Amino acid sequence: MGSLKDLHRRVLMASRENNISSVLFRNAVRSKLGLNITDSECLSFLSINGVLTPKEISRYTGLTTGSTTTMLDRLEKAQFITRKPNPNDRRGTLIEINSKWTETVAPLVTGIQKEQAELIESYSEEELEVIEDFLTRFANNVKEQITKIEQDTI
Amino acid sequence: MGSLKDLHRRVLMASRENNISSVLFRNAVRSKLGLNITDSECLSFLSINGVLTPKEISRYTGLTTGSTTTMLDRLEKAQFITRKPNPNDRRGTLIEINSKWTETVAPLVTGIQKEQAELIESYSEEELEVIEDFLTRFANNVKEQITKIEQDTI
DNA sequence: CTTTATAATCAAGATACTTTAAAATCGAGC
DNA sequence: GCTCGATTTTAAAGTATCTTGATTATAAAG
Repeated sequence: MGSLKDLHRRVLMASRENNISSVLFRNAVRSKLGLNITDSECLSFLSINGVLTPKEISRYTGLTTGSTTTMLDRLEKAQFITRKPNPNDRRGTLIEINSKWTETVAPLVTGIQKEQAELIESYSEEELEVIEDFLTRFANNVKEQITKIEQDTI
Repeated sequence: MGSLKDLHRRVLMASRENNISSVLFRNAVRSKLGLNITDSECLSFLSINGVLTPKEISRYTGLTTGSTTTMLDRLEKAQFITRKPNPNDRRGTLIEINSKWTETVAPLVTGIQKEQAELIESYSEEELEVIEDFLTRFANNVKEQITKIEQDTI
């Protein structure tokens, strides 16, 4: 019951629950706004990163580059994003998120932003260092595994 | 730079990076297996929960109940899932994941499972309690906000 | 300079999704 | 125990989105 193995299991479960709840949250927002799944996934990815290349977006959304172009056409037409030339690569484009998106989701996300800020403030500096260390390492492990999967000809 | 505010920001960023990397990981797996996005999202959700109702699946995937039925038809035909009658509600169905799925993804996920186990083992019991507490509260906050968004007539 | 690889786009065809409506069952109130 | 509104699942038709494959432009490598 209260064994160390059990604690290990609970940490893993809690991490998975976090991922699940983040998916459910994005769907709840999406549903309210009446957007389709991939469009809203793209926008929430952009809202975290600000600027991305179409290539990075297609990797995140899981779309082919062709579908990504079509999707970006839709989002550009709806004025949620702007295409800018990529100064580092004249083949490429940079996708910028517009303030229209921030304004659109604001009423749906201010609540959670406040809650998260309060939760974080309730921990000591030492605890937060541990938490940040864990989260960062966890994410880095996942990223390493991604490159392995993508490179390996499994 | 090393201020408390900055630490707060880093924790939040690390949490977001975790969500992003989990999406990228599922896409990398999906890509290797040649599955479509929603089918694989459904399967990975099921692989965590084991048994779910179609309603719960439609909520997670963001699909309408109609699309969910069609998707479950595909997955049943491919023998990844089994439909069973719901003993608690004779209107309903329960969706069970089959071992075929576990066997299919095994070569792609054993690596990360090992890495994650090792990472968790590298922390002390006290640290893990803090981490689990944070992850659980974080996920619960998100879930509360989801019900608010779904209920509110925003 | 030539070759090979990468980025983004476009068009045609295939696939998956939404909408709408119907059937089956459940739960509440009488 | 029955009736009625609500919930879950399914089905069919129409629409939207995705994939494939070809094209253009640029970058990187030999």
